[in-house]
Amino acid sequence: MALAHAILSLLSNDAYSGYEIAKQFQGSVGYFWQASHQQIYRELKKLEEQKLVKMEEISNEGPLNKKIYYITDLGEQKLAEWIDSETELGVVREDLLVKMFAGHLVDRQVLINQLEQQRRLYQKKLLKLQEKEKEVFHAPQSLDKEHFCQNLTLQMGFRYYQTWIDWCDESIEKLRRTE
Amino acid sequence: MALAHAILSLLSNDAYSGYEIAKQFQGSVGYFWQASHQQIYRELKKLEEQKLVKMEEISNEGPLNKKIYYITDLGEQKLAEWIDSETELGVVREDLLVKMFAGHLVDRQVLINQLEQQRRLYQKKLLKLQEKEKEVFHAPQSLDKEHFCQNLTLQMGFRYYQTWIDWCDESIEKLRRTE
DNA sequence: GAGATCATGTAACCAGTTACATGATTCA
DNA sequence: TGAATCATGTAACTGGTTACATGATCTC
Repeated sequence: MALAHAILSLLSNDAYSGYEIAKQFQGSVGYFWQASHQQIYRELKKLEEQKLVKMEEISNEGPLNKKIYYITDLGEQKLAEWIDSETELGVVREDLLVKMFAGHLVDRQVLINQLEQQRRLYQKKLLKLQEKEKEVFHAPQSLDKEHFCQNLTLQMGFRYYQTWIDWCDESIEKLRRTE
Repeated sequence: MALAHAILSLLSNDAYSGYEIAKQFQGSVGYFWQASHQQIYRELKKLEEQKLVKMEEISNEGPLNKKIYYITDLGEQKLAEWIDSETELGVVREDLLVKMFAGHLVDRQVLINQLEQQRRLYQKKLLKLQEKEKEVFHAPQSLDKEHFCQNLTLQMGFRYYQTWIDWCDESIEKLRRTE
């Protein structure tokens, strides 16, 4: 159910193929939603049956025949209704924090290594998001309502990654100080 | 697999019943792991079969017969090995950001209402976590290695909730300014 | 006495992951 | 020519959610 809304949200901004949707969930919008291509192809089929999206097959433009999905009026309507409904808090499952919670079982250095590694990953994600921002938001259409809303979510992405980086730095320092 | 480690991490700090584990996942440690009691009872059975935890039934202390679970040496060993293994980035699925991403479909006021509601929820969570901190960390044992590690995760909890609150405030203000 | 909380579970279903499969195109 | 990327899918399995079930104790 929730994946359906996430796909419709992407399609409310632009038409995409399943493959492109999958790439976005693994990439730029990955800080608020993730899904594999298998999940997406399965869900797109359902959405088409419910007439919330419509599909158009293109054989000449890309390397292989590509199926482009568009949101329908019904899809937009259902999505708008959902936006105005009560929102559940996001589910979080963070292996790194589980590890820290049981950190007394291992050497401090093991924890420091984990934190440094994770910090590097988040730093990389942050840089990618900053590139994305330049790419999308230094275009002249930056004042569109669509871009305004997308920009709100991007800002949360920056904050999210930066929070992790800051916490990693603080924790590494604390662990070093107690050595 | 990951739930197993999350349960073992809790049990590495203290012995708990399934019910108590469930309450922690819905409450204080909920900012890094969530799980329902149905999942937990199911997983505890598996962990017992694998000899990673052992169970002790208590009939007199509580209101009903209670099954307390303890981590075994084997459990601690497996957990320590896992802590030193490569860590996956956490999976995030945030309905609120999905909604904002498609925010151009609705009135600004709908978005503001959503942000205000969510802000309230995170504020409540933050307050609960601050109570938890007082309760646990103003005790004299605060310098234990266990409490040191638990405190690291708590700090991330504060940062996490505060990040959401700040972002909600910023976004509400931006939406009001463009009205 | 009613409703909340404590306490443990089963069953069915749905969402998400892993493994497997295919084939074209692009680039070094 | 071999590896990476584009592009779409099926099948089996595992993890997570929802619905249902039971019964004691505690608090107003």
